[in-house]
Amino acid sequence: MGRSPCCDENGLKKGPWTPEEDEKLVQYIQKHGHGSWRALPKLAGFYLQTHLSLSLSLSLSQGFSSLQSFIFLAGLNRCGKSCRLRWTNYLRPDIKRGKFSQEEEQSILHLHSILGNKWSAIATHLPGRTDNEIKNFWNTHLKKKLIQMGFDPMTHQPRTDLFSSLPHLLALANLRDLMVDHHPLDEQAMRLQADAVQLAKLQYLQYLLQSAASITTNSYGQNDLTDMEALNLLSSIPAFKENPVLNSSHVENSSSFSPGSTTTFQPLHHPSLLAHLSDPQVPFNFQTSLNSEMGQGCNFTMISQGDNPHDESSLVFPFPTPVISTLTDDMSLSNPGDASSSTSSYGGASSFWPELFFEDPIMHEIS
DNA sequence: AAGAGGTCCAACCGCTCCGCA
DNA sequence: TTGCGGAGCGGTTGGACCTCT
Repeated sequence: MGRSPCCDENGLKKGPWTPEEDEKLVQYIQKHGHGSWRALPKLAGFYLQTHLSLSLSLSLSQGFSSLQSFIFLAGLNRCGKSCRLRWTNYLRPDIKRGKFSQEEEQSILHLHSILGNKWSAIATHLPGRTDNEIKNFWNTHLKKKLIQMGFDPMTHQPRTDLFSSLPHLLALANLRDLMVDHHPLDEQAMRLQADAVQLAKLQYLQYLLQSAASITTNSYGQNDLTDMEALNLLSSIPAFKENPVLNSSHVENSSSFSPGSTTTFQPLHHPSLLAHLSDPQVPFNFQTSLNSEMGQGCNFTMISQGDNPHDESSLVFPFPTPVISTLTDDMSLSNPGDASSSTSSYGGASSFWPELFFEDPIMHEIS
C-alpha cells in the first residue's frame, strides 16, 4: 500500500511484554480508555510521568509536540499496534482464560462452518475469547480433529479422498471374516467393524448421490451415475433391510430425489447432539431412510442405548450423511474394548460426526 | 538425565478496510 | 476523486514448554 509499517521507527521495542509495560498500558487505559492506539504509547509513558510531577490535563493543553522527546524517553516504547494487540489479546479484563469448554468448541466448529476463517466474527459469539485465541485453538486442535475425522477443515464436508480407501475398508471387513476362523475377535470388536463397514457404505452412498447431483447428463440424457447404484448400495446395508422405509415410489419417483441440489441450509454441528454423542459410553443405533417427502435428504434416526429410553433423535440430512471418522490400518488390531480411550479409533459415538442441516439464526444475523 | 522433536501461544507482519481531508 | 493514516484482520513465526526416547 506504499505506507510504511507502524513499527519501523528505530528504537521501538518488540517481543514479549514485561510486567512493567503491562502496568503502564493498563493504568493508562483504565484511566483514559482506548481509542487512538497510535498515540497511546506516548501518552501511556507520559501518564506515568505525571504521577511523578506533572498534571496530565495541564500538559495535554500544552500540546504533544513539545513533549515528544520526553515521552519517548520515559514512555511505553512500543508502537500503537503492539499496544492494541497486547490489550485486546491479553490485558483486557474480560478475557476468559483456560481451556475451551465443550460448548465453546462446538460453537467454534459451528461458526467456522458458516463464517470460515473470520476469527474476529467468530470471537464476537464467544464472550471473553479473543480472535487470536480462537485462531490458535483452531489451528492446534480443531483443524487436526476434523482432518482426523475425515472432514475437510475448510469446507466441513467429508473429504472425498476418503473414498479412495473404501476398497481397503471393505477388504478389512473380509479380513474380519477370515480372522474369525483363526483369531476370534470378541463380539464387540466384530460388531464395531460391521458398523464401520456399514458406515463406509453410507458414506460411499453419499458420495454417489453428491456426484450424481453434480455430474452433467450424458448424450443419452442420463446421469453417468444412476440412483440405482446408490439404492443397490443402500439395500446392502442391514439397517435398510430392517427398516424398509424405502419403497418403490422412491425409486420410481427419482426426480423428487434430488440429492445435493440447491439447498439453503447450512451445516450445523448441533451442540446438544454432539454433546450427547461425545459420550463414548453411550452406544447408539441408527436407522436410515431416503426422504422423498422433503424433496431431498436422508432421514437419520439415532437411538441411544443409554439410560434414557426416550433419548432418540430423528434427524434429516439433506446430504451429506454422517461419515466415518477414522478407520486406521490397525483398527482391527486395536483394543476393541477400549473405545473411550482414543478418538482415533472407531469405538463409539465420538467418532460419529453428523452434520445437521437446518436454518441457522446466525446465518440470518450475518446476512 | 539429556537431547530431539512436537506442541502451544503470544506477538509480529503485511495487508485491507474505512473515515477523513 | 484521491491519497493518507488509523484500526483491525488473518497468516505466520519464534521461543518457551512439554513429551518421548
